[in-house]
Formats: sequence, structure tokens, C-alpha cells
Amino acid sequence: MKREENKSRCPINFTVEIFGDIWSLLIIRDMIALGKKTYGEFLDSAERIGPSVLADRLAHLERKGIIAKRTDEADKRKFIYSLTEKGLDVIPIVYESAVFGSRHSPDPDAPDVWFESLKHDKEKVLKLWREAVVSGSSFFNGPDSVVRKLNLASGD
Amino acid sequence: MKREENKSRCPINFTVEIFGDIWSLLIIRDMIALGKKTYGEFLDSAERIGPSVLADRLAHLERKGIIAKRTDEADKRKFIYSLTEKGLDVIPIVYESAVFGSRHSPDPDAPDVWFESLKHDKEKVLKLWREAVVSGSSFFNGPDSVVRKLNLASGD
DNA sequence: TATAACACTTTGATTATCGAAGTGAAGTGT
DNA sequence: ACACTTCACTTCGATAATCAAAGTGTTATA
Repeated sequence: MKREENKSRCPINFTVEIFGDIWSLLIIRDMIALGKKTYGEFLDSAERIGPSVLADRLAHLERKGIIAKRTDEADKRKFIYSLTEKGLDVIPIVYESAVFGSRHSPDPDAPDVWFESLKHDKEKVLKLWREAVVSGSSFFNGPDSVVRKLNLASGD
Repeated sequence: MKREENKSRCPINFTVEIFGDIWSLLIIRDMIALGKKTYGEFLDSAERIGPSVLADRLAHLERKGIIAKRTDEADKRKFIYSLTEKGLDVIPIVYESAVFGSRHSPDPDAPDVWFESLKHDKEKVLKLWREAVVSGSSFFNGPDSVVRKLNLASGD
């Protein structure tokens, strides 16, 4: 696991000590953009996270109060991971990271509707995104997806 | 140095592959919040980055086009690091990281004026912040600091 | 009741991080 | 002009994180 030592009490350092690694933000992305909830779903991420690192990061995010873990009552082998209130406040960081990547990546790959959403008001999109996640949807998927609320396209 | 392999073309992954470590964002923070410009100034950060890691991260950020390096003509031993246009676009990510840390750190330590600035309109603060950095100032310091423009306090 | 699915652990090799000490070029004081 | 300091790094060796592959135990499914 990573060193997490409270090197300073700077607010930015506080955030970096939680999310300053390759994987933590990508897991949150899969939750809030795609609606992923289980270990197996996170495992087949686009970036191919390994099982030990995934287990480590999920435990890390849980200990930091970003996500919560509960057993899936319909299938006791599974656990459902969800964002806490604190975790919901990570959405703006992910959003701005996506904006930066969309602007500066030489060949960004994302659904068209994501780029469409960039034309809408930022605060409005962020509000819809949070509401989507709170109600069990995500940016792209689910009945309350951002994509649906912006009337951009399908969203399953 | 870190592995940088283009694991996917996701815009968020693009950003994470640049800033997904403990130190890169803290260096940018020191530039845009405090106006630091040289290796020696970065070395005495609050979080005590080591010399080899600092050298590695500066080279990394330069290669990624986030910062530019030029020799200090007034003192040829020194180099001046500054943000590129691309680097300026990192400001919103740092801002949102600071917002998250300010809200969720149990005991955040920052100048009062930072917390004051949170009461102002986000887009306005971001605009002032970028202008401050472009003109050689930073959030807290310099004649064009955000602190000055918001009439919050001194700012040297 | 056998088999498969799921959520991890374990392992051992590779790679990154760390602090301490060292290097060479450029500036400063006398 | 010569010693001394400052500056921006490098080098080094120890510690810690990362990785892919294989294994474990529990719960579902045929």
C-alpha cells in the first residue's frame, strides 16, 4: 500500500495523499461514469488493473471514507461498492481531469456524448452528475444518467 | 521514473498518467499558489520532496509539455521553470483538489484568504488565478495575485 | 453433488522511492 | 585570482510499491 503520512496539512496535499496514484481516480471514474459496483467489474477496466492492486486500492478508498462496501444480498459472493458523501465530492476533480484530458490528449477516446456535454454549463453538468450517482445511475448509464438528463442520447 | 504507457485513450486516464503520483500536482501547486520557479524553491516544499524525485518529476512535467525550463540570465547556475499553456489548464484540477481538501481534511492548514476565496464565484476565481500566473504572479503572491484582485489582503 | 463464478491472497520478480552523500559549474568575498 | 559558497542536480544503496500469474475459500448454478 502507499505511504500515507500526513506530510503536511495543505488541503491539496490532503487530496493528493488519497488520490495521488495511478489507480484510485480510475476506480472512481468507473463508478461515476460507468456505474461499476463490484470487484469483478472494476477488474476489467480499460487499463487492466491487477487483482492485488485493485484489492489494495478498494481497501484504501474505503479506509479513507471515499467508498462504502456492503454485501450483495441477492448474491452473497459479491460485494457492492458505492460512493459515500465524501466520495461524491470527488466528482468535480474527475470532471476537471476529464476536461483537461479531452483538451490535451492527442487522440482522446470517449463516447460522443461526453464531448457534447462539454458544451453545456459546467455547474449544471456537475449537479446532474452528482444526482445521477446518488440515484444509482452514472454519467453514461442508468435511468437517471447525465446523458439522459441532457437529452444527448440513449443511456441504457 | 514512472511507467507511462498509454494504457487507454480515456481522457481521464490521459490526465492520470501525467499527474497520478504524489509529487507532480504538488509542484504545480507551488508554482501557481506560491509562485515558485527554481529547483531550490521546489526543494523546500512543505512536504519535503527529495532531490532525485524532484529532478525526475521536473523532467517528467517538461517532457509532458506542462512546464518549460529556461536558464536564468541573471544567474547562470539557475533555471526558471514556468507553466506552458497546457500547464495553465491544470489550474482547475488543482483548484478542485483544494476545494475537496478544504472540505474534508480534519484540520486543513492554509492562509485565511484561501478560505475566503471559496466564498467567491468559482469561474471568477479561476479566471483571476490564470491571469495571475500568466502575468508572473500566483494565487497568494505578486502584484497580480488572486488575493489582491479579490481585495482579500496583502499579497506581497 | 460436481462445477463454475466470484472476491480476493500469495508469491516472486521488476520497478519506484527515499534520504544521504557526492559532483561540477557558476557566483561571491577578499 | 583564489578560496569558498551556492545551485542544480546525480549517484548510491536500502526500503517499499507494482506487476502478472497462480492459488484459496466461499457461494451459486446445473
